[in-house]
Amino acid sequence: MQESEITPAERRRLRVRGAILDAAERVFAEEGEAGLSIRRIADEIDYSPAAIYKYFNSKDDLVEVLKESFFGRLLAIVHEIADRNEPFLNRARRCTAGYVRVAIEKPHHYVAAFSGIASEDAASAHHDEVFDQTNKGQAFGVLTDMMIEGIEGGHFRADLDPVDAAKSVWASIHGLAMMIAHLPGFPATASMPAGLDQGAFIDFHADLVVRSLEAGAGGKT
Amino acid sequence: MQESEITPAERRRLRVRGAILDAAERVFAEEGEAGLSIRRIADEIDYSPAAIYKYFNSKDDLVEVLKESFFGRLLAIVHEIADRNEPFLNRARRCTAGYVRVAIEKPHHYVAAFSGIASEDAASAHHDEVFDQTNKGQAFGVLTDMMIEGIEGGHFRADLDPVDAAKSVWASIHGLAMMIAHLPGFPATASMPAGLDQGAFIDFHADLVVRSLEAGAGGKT
DNA sequence: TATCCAGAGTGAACGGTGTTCACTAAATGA
DNA sequence: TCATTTAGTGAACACCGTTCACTCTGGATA
Repeated sequence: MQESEITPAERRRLRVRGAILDAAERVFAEEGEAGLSIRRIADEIDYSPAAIYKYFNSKDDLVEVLKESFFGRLLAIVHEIADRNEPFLNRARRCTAGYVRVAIEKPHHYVAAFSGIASEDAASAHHDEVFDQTNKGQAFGVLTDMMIEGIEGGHFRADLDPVDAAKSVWASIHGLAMMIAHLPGFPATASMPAGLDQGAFIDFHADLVVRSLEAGAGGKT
Repeated sequence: MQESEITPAERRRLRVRGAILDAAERVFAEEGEAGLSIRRIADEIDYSPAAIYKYFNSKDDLVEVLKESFFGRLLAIVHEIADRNEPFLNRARRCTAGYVRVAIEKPHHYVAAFSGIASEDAASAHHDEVFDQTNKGQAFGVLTDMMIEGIEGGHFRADLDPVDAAKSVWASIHGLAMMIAHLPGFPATASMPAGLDQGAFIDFHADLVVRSLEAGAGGKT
């Protein structure tokens, strides 16, 4: 075992693997999972389709890498916003709005990251504590921490359970992200009454979501 | 032209068409669009694959019928709840919760109904006023009417735009529905901290969504 | 009744997909 | 130098949606 841990062969292998992922990323971003085929990737990097199976066990595995790396970027940005030095409620609003903005930068990625019904249940054959390592788990952790901060700081209702609140907030912003991912112009669809433009609407939605947690609002009947 | 408007031939045709849709519906509900193939349907009803093209122009057309009829049921139920004789805020909460409950009865249908990026833009080549005829359009109309009622009745903030509010509410409940459709046990995923069970969580989320619109809540900064 | 025809239904094919497998050829380690 | 690994290949398999030339039959018409 020498000074350098990495052999030329490994370096070559990594380069090819990278080329595969680059090509896949490019196609996926533009045409989504439907437009991405093994043969198409093979064409783009001048390899045979079978070659790709020396680097990935299946197309699903390959796509999984794309999804995870996208979710990693999403997480990093939300995390960065969450740590900024700002009044709490501003931070909360910026976080939720930021999540949506980053999510819809790559609609195909975002949609795919949540696709595959019951895939989470399948993945959670290896249970519990791995979740904290996964990107979705970390994103959820950031959100929960923010809920706790809000409740302890008196900004949010004291009777809220932070975990349930975090899940609800996530659902709400996930909904807007999905809506825009599927209907690219939302909320300004040609076939729906006009209103705020997309940017303003994202802020409006974020404001409502945060507002729903604030102390002093109405409540059951 | 005789008493009965419908000939035996037409009746036969309708019966076969129905059999195709039944078989498709059965497979689709269990395995989703991925598990549904023309050949599979043909097998189930003992016809050749080519026969199906005498009844539908494409697989997409066929699936479109399944999606639209599901969305029709969803709309009918939400409409029914919206018209009940109950205090406004209760109705509002029941509507939002009901939407989610019906949506997740057939997760594959619900997910598919929103799938196909930019399909709405493509469909809106025939513009504007057709939207009111479409099921999604009507669902949105119900929601907007409810916003107007809430604002005029003094239950919701007076400065809300009903159309924007309706879109935001829709996004929030759509998000929960999608979340559950993709992660069937949500919010009780094995890999997320436990909390309310699914039924209670849906009500909790509905309450928060409605609460975000109510007069008296916090607000910017 | 004999004839014709629209149309239901078919089998085979086309071009596409993910994936596998026996194979070559080149690089690596002894 | 020889043996072993391993990157890469081409052909094939089993599926997919879709099309097309074809047969056959039910019902209307001459």
